[in-house]
Amino acid sequence: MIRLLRPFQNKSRLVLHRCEAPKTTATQATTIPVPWNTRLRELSKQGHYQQSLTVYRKMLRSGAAPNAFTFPFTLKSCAALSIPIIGTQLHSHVTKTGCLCEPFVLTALISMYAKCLLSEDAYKVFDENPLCKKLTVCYNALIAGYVQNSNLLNGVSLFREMRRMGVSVNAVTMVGLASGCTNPLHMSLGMSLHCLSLKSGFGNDLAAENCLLSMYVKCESIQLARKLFDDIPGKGLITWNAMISGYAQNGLGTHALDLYYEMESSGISPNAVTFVGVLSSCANLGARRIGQEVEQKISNLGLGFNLFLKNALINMHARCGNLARARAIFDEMHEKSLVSWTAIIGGYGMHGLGDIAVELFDEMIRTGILPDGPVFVTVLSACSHAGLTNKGLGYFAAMQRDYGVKPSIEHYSCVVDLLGRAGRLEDARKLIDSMPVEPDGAVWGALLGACKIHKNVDLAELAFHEVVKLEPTNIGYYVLLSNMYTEAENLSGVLRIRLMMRERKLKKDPGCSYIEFKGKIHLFVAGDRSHSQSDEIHSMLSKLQDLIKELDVTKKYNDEKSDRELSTGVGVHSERLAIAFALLNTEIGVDILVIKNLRMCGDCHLFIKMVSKIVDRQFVVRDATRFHHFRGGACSCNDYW
DNA sequence: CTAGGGTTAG
Repeated sequence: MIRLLRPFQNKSRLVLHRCEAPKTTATQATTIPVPWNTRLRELSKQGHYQQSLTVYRKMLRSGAAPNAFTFPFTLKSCAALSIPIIGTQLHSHVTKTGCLCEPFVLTALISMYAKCLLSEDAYKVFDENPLCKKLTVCYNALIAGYVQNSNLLNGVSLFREMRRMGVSVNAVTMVGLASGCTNPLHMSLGMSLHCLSLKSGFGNDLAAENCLLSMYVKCESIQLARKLFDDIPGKGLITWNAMISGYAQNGLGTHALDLYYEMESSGISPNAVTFVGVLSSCANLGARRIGQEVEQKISNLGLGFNLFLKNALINMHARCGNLARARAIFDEMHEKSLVSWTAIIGGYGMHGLGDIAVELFDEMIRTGILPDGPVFVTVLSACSHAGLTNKGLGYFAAMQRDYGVKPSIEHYSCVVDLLGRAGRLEDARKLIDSMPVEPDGAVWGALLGACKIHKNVDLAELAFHEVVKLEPTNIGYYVLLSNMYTEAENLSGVLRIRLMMRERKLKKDPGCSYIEFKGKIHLFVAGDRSHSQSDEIHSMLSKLQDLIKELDVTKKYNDEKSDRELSTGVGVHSERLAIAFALLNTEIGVDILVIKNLRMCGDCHLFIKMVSKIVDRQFVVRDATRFHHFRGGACSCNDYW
């Protein structure tokens, strides 16, 4: 035994950091490892990985010999901390102690290499130990390893091999593969795994069910996810969380909130993960009060320290118009991640406060945080909204040169937007021509949007031609060009677009507006009469209409058109219905109104401005791109008038 | 060996 432990004890001193002076004597060198293993298991369970490695060092120094019950825990720590250097050392300790014939040690080794992104080494362990090829757990570890290193193909071929060799497949095998189905292209594989799991009776395994549920979510097949969710008899916390965040990630905020309330009434207590999904939905919906209630609840439950939750709260407050609260949370954080910075920078960008967004970005760099792709998207968009064209171009040039972040298609579309809004349409077009990647719909769409602002019909036609090739069913582009033709009084153009839309069977995706009241989202589409207070809303609107006529001395507001819409009830703008609803129901204060799929038009802007003056009330409106503030008597936003 | 989480333009 003594002979066994000496050789690697010395080696370990070289790499396993600093060692305290050994307290043990030679006679203690034969100490049995049991108490050490118990301690290591405890630490591993509690997630104290760093400590468990320290204990392992102490164990070696004390002279206790590690055995097959030691290595799974230490290897797991290396995997969790991603320290391949110590992992490799442990591998040699395993070999020297003759533990390579233990299934648990082999799986831990394979998994350690995989989690350290060394799938080659993981495969070597598997390949060099004939025992592995007989064991389900080893196949599982290697399959999961490949999948985690985004090599789904290798995972699948190993899966085929194990079936060919007659190695039995279990629920863990299935989970390993299903967790790699991360986009719609993987859907058919995911569904055949679902079939396999039904046939093999893994249906009773909650982890397998949850994994399949999140597979459907990631494949953007939210209906199938819901169907599976409904069919799971013993839903656990993770099941609920997977479904709630599934709705949140797919932009179905109302569904997420409904399910959250259902979860609460069914007696399951939410945890931090639940609230992350709920807050993300509140952010997308602009559901300010629900968000505030959730924030209160988080602090009551003592979850306020969670970094994920703080970032979600920053995002929620910023997107619900409460930038001050978002900033306060951000400033109070003692540990800020790149995501925290991205959320707050995006918040300022959205509110048109590009100067502050840029200041924050520079401060982030000074703090020593390395920027990534998403934060550049955010800061470029902030520059674009605030008209900081040159600042934005500076960042675009610096991102690869100074930070090694390769511009992706999203960055190009931001810069096209940046140049386009500044009126530099030719530069934007040249940038598209010089892009190293094929432009996508968003890039041409950004150019098209810029053409609309600067009324350049010729270039718009070119951009439209390109964008429609790439996204033939995206209705927004047809509407955009059609509106440009209307503005330019080009009737034949309008008819041509309408014909195209009819031929392609595209129905107008109705924009909608909604407002949160008493914890519920009240949604309106144009001409909507389905709301229970519809009559009151319409009489409120005609009262407002009359008042506006008196106030609007310059006759900028098209009251004829609005009168016609009001009298027929056809086509009354959704935001007007929402505003009238707000006046009927909510107490005096700031209301946040969200407009989806639409950008606020001039008429709409003027209407809300007038109403906010008439009733001397603040409104915060968030449309497809940004915030608009209406502060009662004085309107701060002069974008249109 | 296995299941759920924050940020990303138009």
